[in-house]
Amino acid sequence: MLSCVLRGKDPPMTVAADRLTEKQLDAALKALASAQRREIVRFLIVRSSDAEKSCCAADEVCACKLSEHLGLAASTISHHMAALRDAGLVTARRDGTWVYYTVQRGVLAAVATAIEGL
Amino acid sequence: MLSCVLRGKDPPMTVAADRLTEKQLDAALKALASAQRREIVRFLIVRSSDAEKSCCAADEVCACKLSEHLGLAASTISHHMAALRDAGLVTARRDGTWVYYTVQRGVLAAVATAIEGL
DNA sequence: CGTATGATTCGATAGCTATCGAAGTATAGG
DNA sequence: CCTATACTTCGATAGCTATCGAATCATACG
Repeated sequence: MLSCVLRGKDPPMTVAADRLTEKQLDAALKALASAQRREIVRFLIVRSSDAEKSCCAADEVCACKLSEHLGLAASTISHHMAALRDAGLVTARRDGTWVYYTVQRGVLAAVATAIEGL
Repeated sequence: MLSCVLRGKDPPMTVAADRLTEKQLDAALKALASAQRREIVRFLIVRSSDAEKSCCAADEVCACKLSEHLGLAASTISHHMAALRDAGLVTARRDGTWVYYTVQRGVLAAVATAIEGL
């Protein structure tokens, strides 16, 4: 069975990627209304383009790298990632002791569309 | 001279409408990360399309209508409008004792673009 | 099994946000 | 000038958020 990382207590919003509910939009905007979390999203996007192999799979970044990059405690990163995950903006995959995150660009695009179509 | 409504203490972000600074994006996303304020923006957009004449000019809505629509105290509405105004998402115009608000669609579009281009 | 490592959860604290009612300000009009 | 109206600012309070360190959990590997 998949680790606890992958199930939120508020079930981790399976987003249809083209049309967001008000609840999903609210979660996503709250998640993005934080400079730290936007920096996380940017970092994930840049690193996934780099396909850096040293620590992570091709299109993924592990939590430890985020902690290092932002200079925040691991527990704080975990908190931010839960917010992004619950909003459907990232997905998490566990491989051994590491957890790799991937940005869901479709959801990001859906948020943009929702704002433009307010 | 224009009334105090029109000058924030954080100068009310004159937004270039095509490219947002990080500070502007932060203010805009914080402003939109509230269901009440999104409802305000939607109401302003709908009403401006309606060109309702009873209280407001063609493309504007006065604060009293917002207070009535959302069922919030006038002071709370004022607080929310300050957040939207400081983010550049709406502009305010005083006419007598009334203050009329107008959504800045270009800024809304710029926020959408910024999210998509994170 | 014991230990090491990476991530999450817990408990605490400081700071921010939403909300209200009351007081203050701006404007119109008797 | 006095009053009424619409809005803003102030002061207070309750609730939420970010952050940390400590404790716990999950996994890998001697």
